[in-house]
Amino acid sequence: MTATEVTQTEVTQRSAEASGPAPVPAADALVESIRAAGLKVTAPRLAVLRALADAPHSSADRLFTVVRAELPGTSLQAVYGVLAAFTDAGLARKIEPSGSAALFERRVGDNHHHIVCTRCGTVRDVDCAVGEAPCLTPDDAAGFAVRAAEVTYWGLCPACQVELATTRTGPPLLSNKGAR
Amino acid sequence: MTATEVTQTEVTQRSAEASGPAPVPAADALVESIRAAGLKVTAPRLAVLRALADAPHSSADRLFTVVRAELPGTSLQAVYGVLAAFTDAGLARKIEPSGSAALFERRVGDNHHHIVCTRCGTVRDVDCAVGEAPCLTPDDAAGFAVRAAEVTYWGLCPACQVELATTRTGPPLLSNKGAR
DNA sequence: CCCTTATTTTGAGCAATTCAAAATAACGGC
DNA sequence: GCCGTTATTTTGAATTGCTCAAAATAAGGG
Repeated sequence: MTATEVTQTEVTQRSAEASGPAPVPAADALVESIRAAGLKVTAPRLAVLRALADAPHSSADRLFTVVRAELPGTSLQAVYGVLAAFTDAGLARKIEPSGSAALFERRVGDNHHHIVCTRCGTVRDVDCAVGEAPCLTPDDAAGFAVRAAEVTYWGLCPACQVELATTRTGPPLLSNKGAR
Repeated sequence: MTATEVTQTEVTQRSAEASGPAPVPAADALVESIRAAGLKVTAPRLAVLRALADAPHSSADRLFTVVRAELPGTSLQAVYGVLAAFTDAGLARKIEPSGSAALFERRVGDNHHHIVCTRCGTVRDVDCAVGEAPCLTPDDAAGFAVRAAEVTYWGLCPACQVELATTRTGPPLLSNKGAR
């Protein structure tokens, strides 16, 4: 077997043989972050983390598809398990926009928000609008001890704006977001 | 049959016989609001609307339970249907806090937000923190045309703060909301 | 009072996620 | 470098929350 292959049992050794141009970008860094989180380094975890690095805001199902291409034996439940371990360990964050499956991202530890395209479902990060944590402090919290605030913006992504302006091709793909 | 009974077929007549102390508070007002929304007035709709008036932030299932007590023949699907009609007609609003079933409320037409207790799940209304629509305007929307913003606060309700301070009775009932 | 059309009932069906037991692999120590 | 302990993954199934569709029924205008 060549140096570019990674089997289930030797995945943890890769960091020891780092030499020449890395076949997989930053593999060691990914391994390290998993280990740093106090988790065992496994092939499925590495694959999920890499997929998440490539495509933030992915659903469990999407990650499953990507991971499968590289690691055919992986089960969907494994992906769910990995994601649960990651979110527990603070390696990943789970977001749950209304009306769609949960999405995951590696960007953790800062308080950023998301904007979701009501037509195609695309998600982008949005830094907290008003400085530090503005929307985090409601005037009247009714006696609640506020721990976190979550903001979701809904709108049209640039691409969908163009498409809608151009073609008269029916209504939004995602509806039910007509909030004012 | 007495004047306090409401059958499926004569529910629409009640507004005509309003006299003396109303057995059901504001029944006529509820009927009127349904009709004003362009919907036919039916017993299930009236019951759901009343239940929603009594207990805002109720799930479909909870409403179903309440409605059933008064209208035993009602099906869960009917409740879903009523709620869909209400939200479409602008009579009700649907909110979907991460990790729980959708909740409904009658308060529509203003942009208010919600605070959810991470321990017991209680929901309270929160007026928009910064005046008109502050959190609604992200600095950088990445080219998106923002149509709406949704804010959810997470924290501990007064009761749960007390309980946690008093008894050392284990961890939160709802977890996974450890966002910072 | 009847007719048309909206609503509800009845009965399935589905997607996303979770649960549980058995098999397997990671990794610290010997 | 091999072993045992413990975490992880596989395998298989169940659950929750919600939607779909056809047939039965009721609201409200004429």
